[in-house]
Amino acid sequence: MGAQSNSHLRPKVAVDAVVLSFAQREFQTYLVRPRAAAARGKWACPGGLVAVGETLDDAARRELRASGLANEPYLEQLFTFGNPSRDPAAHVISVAYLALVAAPVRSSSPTKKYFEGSWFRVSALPALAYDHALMVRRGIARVQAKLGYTNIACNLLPESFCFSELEALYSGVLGRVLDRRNFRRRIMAMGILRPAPGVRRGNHRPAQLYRFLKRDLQTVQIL
Amino acid sequence: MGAQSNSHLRPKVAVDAVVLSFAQREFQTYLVRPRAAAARGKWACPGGLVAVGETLDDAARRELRASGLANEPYLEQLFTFGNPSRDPAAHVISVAYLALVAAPVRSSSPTKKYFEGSWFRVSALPALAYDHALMVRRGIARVQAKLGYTNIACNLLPESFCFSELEALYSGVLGRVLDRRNFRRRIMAMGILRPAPGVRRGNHRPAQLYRFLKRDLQTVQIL
DNA sequence: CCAAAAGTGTTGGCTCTACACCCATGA
DNA sequence: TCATGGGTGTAGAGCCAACACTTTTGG
Repeated sequence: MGAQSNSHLRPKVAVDAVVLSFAQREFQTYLVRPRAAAARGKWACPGGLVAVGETLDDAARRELRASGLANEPYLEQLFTFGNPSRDPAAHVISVAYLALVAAPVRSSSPTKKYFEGSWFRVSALPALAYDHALMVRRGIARVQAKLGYTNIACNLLPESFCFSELEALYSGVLGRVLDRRNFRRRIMAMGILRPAPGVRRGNHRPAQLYRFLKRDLQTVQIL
Repeated sequence: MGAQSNSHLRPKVAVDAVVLSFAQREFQTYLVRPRAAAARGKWACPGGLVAVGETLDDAARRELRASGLANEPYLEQLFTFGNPSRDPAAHVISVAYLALVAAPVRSSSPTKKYFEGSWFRVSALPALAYDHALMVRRGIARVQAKLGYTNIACNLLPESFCFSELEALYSGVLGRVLDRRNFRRRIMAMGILRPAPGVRRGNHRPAQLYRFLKRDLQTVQIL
């Protein structure tokens, strides 16, 4: 058939997701160990080929479900990697997604597609297949930038959180300590948080919980 | 791996370029009228299918050359559009590029691929094929945002320009008048311009020319 | 009672905005 | 000489960064 005879001359399209969370003062990323030969022995971002008739977002969500990740993440398109040599086996163009989850947990089972999935500190990544190290770096850069001018932080925190948790996120990402009073005043002045019922307890004075007023992405000058 | 064996079931990949310039206090975009049946009778952003072995950037540059555009533009990836219904004829995933040129001029000849190419004010666009109206809007939004925190303006201006031209760009994009003295002081304080030889003449006092110190993209807080 | 984190105000410096007049040229 | 845009300084307001002590709980 004609379509098939020249279709090998066209690049294929995949989606890959850079899955990030923030814990222990650092970004964590979720990686999988594919059974496919091309990436054997290395770790990779969850991903796979796009099917005809499917949107890119749907493909990304489908692949994330198949990767053993627990909860529905926040998703946004990151960048499309099209270097023909990024996969030595074939020309595969990959639409990378950024996926943010509130806490680095993983669902129970490995799948048919992967040997296993696991979280890694981004400062200590294993060997990554393809150009996935590049992808992860770009994903982190995107989040760092967006923390400064959007409410994207709400996708990296549990639904309610205390002020020190929010501050730890910003302080960790910026790599410098923030003045607690100035930070609180600034965030409060923007009116993007509202107090939530309950307190966070510990060996110390209980902390008021808060949640984001709106959880959909909006631009607000934070830093 | 069903998708892999039935290769005719895979989406195709194209690149499209949102070509923007700034003139007469407004963005202008370069559009073409394709000979291809799918877009017959409408205008479109220049673009076409990606070949195996070619990078996305190369594909975009190749398509721009084929579109009758005069000079080498600044290029950056914009967004990848993958909605399966964006092209009723087939599932074509399009990697959109943003292309900026200093002045809206077009090369002489129409090509085999297009009937013609022409510049339009973005406030008065003709009917656009596919989802290209969306693309153009997103391209403009990107430039507007980046004008505020990068030196991207250097790709929308001639190599040397006088202060009022820079100011007209910002003022036009922001949709409000800027205080000339404050604007000049602010830009000068950033040290991203240097005086260029020569002056801009007119029915008035001659204006000192300037050029950007560095023309590669760098982030600087401008607004 | 001790440790550990939560919560809270003020001030000085700096930055930003608002604002008006003279200058150099071409016609 | 007139019209047109080019070029320049200052002062008041508002914002931001720096700074330390008291509170509440668990152990």
